[in-house]
Amino acid sequence: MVADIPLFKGLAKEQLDEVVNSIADQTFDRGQTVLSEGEAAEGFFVLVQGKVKIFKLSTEGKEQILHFVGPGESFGEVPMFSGGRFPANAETIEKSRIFFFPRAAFLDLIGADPTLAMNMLAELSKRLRQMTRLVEELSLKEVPSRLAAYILYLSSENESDDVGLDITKGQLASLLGTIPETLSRILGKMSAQEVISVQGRKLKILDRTILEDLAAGGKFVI
Amino acid sequence: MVADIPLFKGLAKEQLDEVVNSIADQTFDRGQTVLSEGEAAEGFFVLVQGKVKIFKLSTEGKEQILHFVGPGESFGEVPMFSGGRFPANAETIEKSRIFFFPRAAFLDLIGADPTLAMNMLAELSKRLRQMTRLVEELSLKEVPSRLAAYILYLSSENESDDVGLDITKGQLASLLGTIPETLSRILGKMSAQEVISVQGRKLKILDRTILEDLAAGGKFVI
DNA sequence: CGGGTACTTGACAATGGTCAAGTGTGGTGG
DNA sequence: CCACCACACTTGACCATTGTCAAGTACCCG
Repeated sequence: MVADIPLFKGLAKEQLDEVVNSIADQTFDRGQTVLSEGEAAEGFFVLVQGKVKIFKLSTEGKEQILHFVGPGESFGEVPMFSGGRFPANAETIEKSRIFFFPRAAFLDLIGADPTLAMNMLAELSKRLRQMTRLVEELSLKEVPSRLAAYILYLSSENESDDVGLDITKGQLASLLGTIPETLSRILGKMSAQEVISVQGRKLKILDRTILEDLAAGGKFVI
Repeated sequence: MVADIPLFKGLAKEQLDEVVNSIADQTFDRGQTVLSEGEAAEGFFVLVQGKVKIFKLSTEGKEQILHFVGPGESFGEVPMFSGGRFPANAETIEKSRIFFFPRAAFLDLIGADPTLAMNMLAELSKRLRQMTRLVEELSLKEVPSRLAAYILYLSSENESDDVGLDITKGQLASLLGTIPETLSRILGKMSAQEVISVQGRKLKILDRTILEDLAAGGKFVI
């Protein structure tokens, strides 16, 4: 099972054994806090099953989701290499099984095997790319653009014009850097213009051209 | 000189030699493009002297600065480990001397020496932390908050209430995710309320308490 | 001294957030 | 099995923040 985690791909058997011996297996119910911003990090986490959101909170309680973590993905690695404290919060949004990997054992391993270091570099680079895109969208695009980009992303994932949201609309709003009211209004307008159709959490793309134009920053009036 | 670059700190002499043999020394005038978003990466860069901005552009030409690069810092490493293409643009804002490090030689070295891998992990982690803070500010705070946080950061850097901007106000606006007009107005209001004084690019903190409250998301009316 | 760039200021428009009051809807306990 | 409750979502009226457009001033560099 540990061998299926991308981060540990390519590791020699004896090192996989060491990984297995180091980790602690934990189970969380939906809605539980896994780690909190500012907390000293004793290690990092790998999600085996379930779903986790990584997010920031404003002083007034508004939430910005940075990204979601799915099975096989790790989170909370940043303080292993700099700072020592978590830069954001992590909370389960489904019942989840999580492996905890203590700091010292991991740093030993990463010093010993360049494969693990390269895997980690690949993971952090991917994350940096995601964050760059998020900054771009928040700063340079309006909410309809961000929503259009997200719908197109979902559509490309399952290669279909029918896309199902696997998160609540409230969470989608938080991921897009807005609030449920605004998202609801924009979905309503897109629906009225027959760009998409909306049935609960089921969306259908009706006019891909307009979505693509919007995602690129187009000023189509919705 | 190469030994002074944080990324290469702790490397054995023979490996430093290899670094020196691999790099290409380049000089750029102010305002020149070093790399462009989407371009295939043949290697990455280390700034020796001068200053570089890393930024994204919207389709309408608005710019969001992600961060600045100072002497001794590297940039353009992300595609070494994932994707193969640069996620953003880099342009000199001063005459700069830049080392270019080709991909293959670097990957060889990083596989051979865990020190280099750890240095790179530290660098990417630091960057990820920066980006997380940028997302937080863009999404959860208003422009006066971001400006206050930036002024306090500058003040903590040189441990003084007198801070000098080392960039133009236009660039500061782009870094804060706004436009020069808005920045100008907010500086004007802060000045009128005697929170700071503004003389060209020289700022002086007059009321630190209010700045700190603003930076934390406070709703002080300016 | 001249020209371009950086910066400022004003009037206006629009995006999106706030507050308030609904309308479903699914899951749980009686 | 159904009623009810909590929660997700929607809709409306309003307003704050910030961006746009336009014009003008200051300032630095050659």
